[in-house]
Amino acid sequence: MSSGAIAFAPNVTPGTFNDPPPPMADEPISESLLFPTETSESTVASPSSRKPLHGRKKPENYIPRPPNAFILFRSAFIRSRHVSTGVETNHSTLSKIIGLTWQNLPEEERQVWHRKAKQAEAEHRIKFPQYAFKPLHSRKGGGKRKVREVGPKDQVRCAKIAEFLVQGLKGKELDAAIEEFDKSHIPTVVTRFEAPITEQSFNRPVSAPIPEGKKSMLRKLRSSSYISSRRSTPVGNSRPSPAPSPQPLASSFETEQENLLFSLPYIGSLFIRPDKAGSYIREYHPSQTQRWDLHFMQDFNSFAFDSNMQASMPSFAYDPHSQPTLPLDHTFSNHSPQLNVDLPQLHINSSYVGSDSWSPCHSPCSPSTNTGSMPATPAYSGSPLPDDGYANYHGVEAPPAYTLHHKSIPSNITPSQFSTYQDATSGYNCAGQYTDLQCAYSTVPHNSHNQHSAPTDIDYSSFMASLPPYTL
DNA sequence: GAGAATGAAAA
DNA sequence: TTTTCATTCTC
Repeated sequence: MSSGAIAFAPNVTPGTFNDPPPPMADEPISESLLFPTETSESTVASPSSRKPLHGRKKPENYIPRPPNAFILFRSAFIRSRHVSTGVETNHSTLSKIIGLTWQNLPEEERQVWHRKAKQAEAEHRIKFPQYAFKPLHSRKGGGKRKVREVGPKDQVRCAKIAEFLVQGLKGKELDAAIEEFDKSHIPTVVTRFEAPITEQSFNRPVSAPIPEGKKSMLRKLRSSSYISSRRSTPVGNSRPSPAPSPQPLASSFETEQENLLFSLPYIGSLFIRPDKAGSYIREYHPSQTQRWDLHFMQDFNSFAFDSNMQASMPSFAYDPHSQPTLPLDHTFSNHSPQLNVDLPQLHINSSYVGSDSWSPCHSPCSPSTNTGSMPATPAYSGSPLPDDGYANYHGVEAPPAYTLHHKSIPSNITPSQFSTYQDATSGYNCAGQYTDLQCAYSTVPHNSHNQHSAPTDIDYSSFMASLPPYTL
């Protein structure tokens, strides 16, 4: 499809091509409010209208597939130049931004594009009734599978751009907002981490003195690094270049806070917290009361909480526990006390578990690291657990499209029980599975069509098998 | 040609 | 379940 001129297929005229096809005649396509298409353009490319793409050899009368909703959205987005070249020019990065924008788009807005896609499909059927999608499943080179390795291209910045876009900022306004953001934004760096932090070493109130053991661990964490034996190259690839050699952790640990790793003003914080299974990371968003956006989640794919840990993380910017210096709204302050409590006996892994089961690991992982016996878990105290967030265990990743909502686990949930409850704050159904060693729970995605869908079971054994070794 | 995104459809 | 291919354009 041409990015500028509008071309019409021989059997489609400018006066008729945009009419809904007969079956949909009663359902005119409403226009996206956030990202309206500025020009009418057929969504169905024809052999004659297609721009000869660079380097792509296709037969003269090749019939392309009808575009799906996202592809239509992306095309319109690019055409409209919502993101100026001053903000981003790289189309891979733009795809990330548009993908994040798409995920954050209100459901009704997304439905607009799904309807457009349906219309495009109908047009396509009329135009090419003989067409059938015939993918070539035997690629040259032995059909080497393309692994979707998510290299963080400054995920935070992409997420911020997407956030601004969904807020309605585009063009010059977006330019200004991003320019302002870039002033304070510290781009992603690659930092290597120490082995998992154990619960024992961290399980104390923030106000309590730091035990010598923990001090030494913090010192160790600050000064040491791990070199992955599994990955030959650093995970990150954004500005600046990935660290070629071990680096000390960012200065956040200088604060000796027990679990803060990094935080960014107005963006959020990343915490590493001990768990019976090792450690987990959660992201904290000061600007949103109940939403726990997954802006970092794709970066988290590169996490591996075992002895071969590597990560790409935003750099430290401030310490949210130091109240006087907090450049934050009350939302964050309201949450802070929750962090200043003893870590619970039994921690919650709040990974979104997907609609079927725990997702398998995309990136290299070592399920064999957990073959030893697991330690016994202390009895569940029964008190509400203090915090929220989500985990991304090694081998268990949460889909970036979803958001967790709950504040705490209700106290009426007992171990070894699969329970459901409705979160009082969000109203969404939540599900939990509790066992003698671990607990995990999920919520239905906030953008789910069916907010009351039945929670699904968790593949406990594969989840456990994916965890790093537990050491105390 | 790869890479980025999501989603429909075939294998 | 896995793979391809729809769009776009830079590297």
